[in-house]
Amino acid sequence: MPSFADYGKNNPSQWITAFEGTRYPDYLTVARKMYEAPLAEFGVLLNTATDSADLLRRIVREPLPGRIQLMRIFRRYVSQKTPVEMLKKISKVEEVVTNYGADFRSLAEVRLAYASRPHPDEALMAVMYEHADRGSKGYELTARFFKWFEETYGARYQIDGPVRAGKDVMLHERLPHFRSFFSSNIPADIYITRTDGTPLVAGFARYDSDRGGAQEDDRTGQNHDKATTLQNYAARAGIPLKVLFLNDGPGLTLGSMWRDYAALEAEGNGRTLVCTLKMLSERLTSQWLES
DNA sequence: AAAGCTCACGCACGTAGAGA
DNA sequence: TCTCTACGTGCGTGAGCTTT
Repeated sequence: MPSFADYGKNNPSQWITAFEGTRYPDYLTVARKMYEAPLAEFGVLLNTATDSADLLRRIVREPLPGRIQLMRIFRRYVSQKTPVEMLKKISKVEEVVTNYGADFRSLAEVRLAYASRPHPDEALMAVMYEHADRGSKGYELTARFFKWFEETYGARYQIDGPVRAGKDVMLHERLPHFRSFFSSNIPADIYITRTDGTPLVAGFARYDSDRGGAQEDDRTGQNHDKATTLQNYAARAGIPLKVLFLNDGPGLTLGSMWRDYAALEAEGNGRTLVCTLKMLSERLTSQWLES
């Protein structure tokens, strides 16, 4: 079977699946649907509030999910330095006012700023939309993997893990006697067993849109550690467990990523597999699963 | 039961510096 | 000058636990 390194020798981008979002300016239509109402609501609250701390208190009383968007607007108009996580905590409102209130822009200024904008404010909606699909590409990757696996091997093997959002599979809770060898906790995205429960594959999924090298450098070491630990475990416990790295996205072709993953796979001596979605049918074979 | 809240996930984007 | 490594900040969503 060709190695992951071999796939990289000739136009690696043909093995990549690129998940595209909506492009500019098309997404302005979508953004408008999402943010027009909260932006107008912000204007209403702006008129009724007595000062900018009061504005925040009023926002906090709004129901979800609109409240989150109002807070995002508040953050941009009034207080850039208040972390979103703090704004989300309703019980911490007074704390936020105490800690950050001195730097809130005054209500008069915010009103002027708000009034100076066209309504609806497409610029702000576009800025807000930039973050709307955070994380979704990673979820898309695992979702497609699970679908493929169920269709291909669903009758013969058991697969577990969060299909999109959700908790990872904690390997130390699943792998027999893992704790007697290692103290580390290893969360996995994919866990495949025979129907009798014999562990076959621990898998880790990751999608890289961009900045392959820059984002990956810290993880290369972590991936290496996970693979080594799991291979050691499998050998000691006498279990046919293997390691899968499901990686995809254009970022994979940037920098040293491909080489790093090729090296990771090579170190596994056949017991570590690095795959993109497009490689699955020829690489994630039943022969490998049972090896 | 509903609302509040925390946590896991991991993408987007910026600068600095070394080396080719 | 360009590429790559290294480091860092910003951010929203959904699951599911906790509190009311």
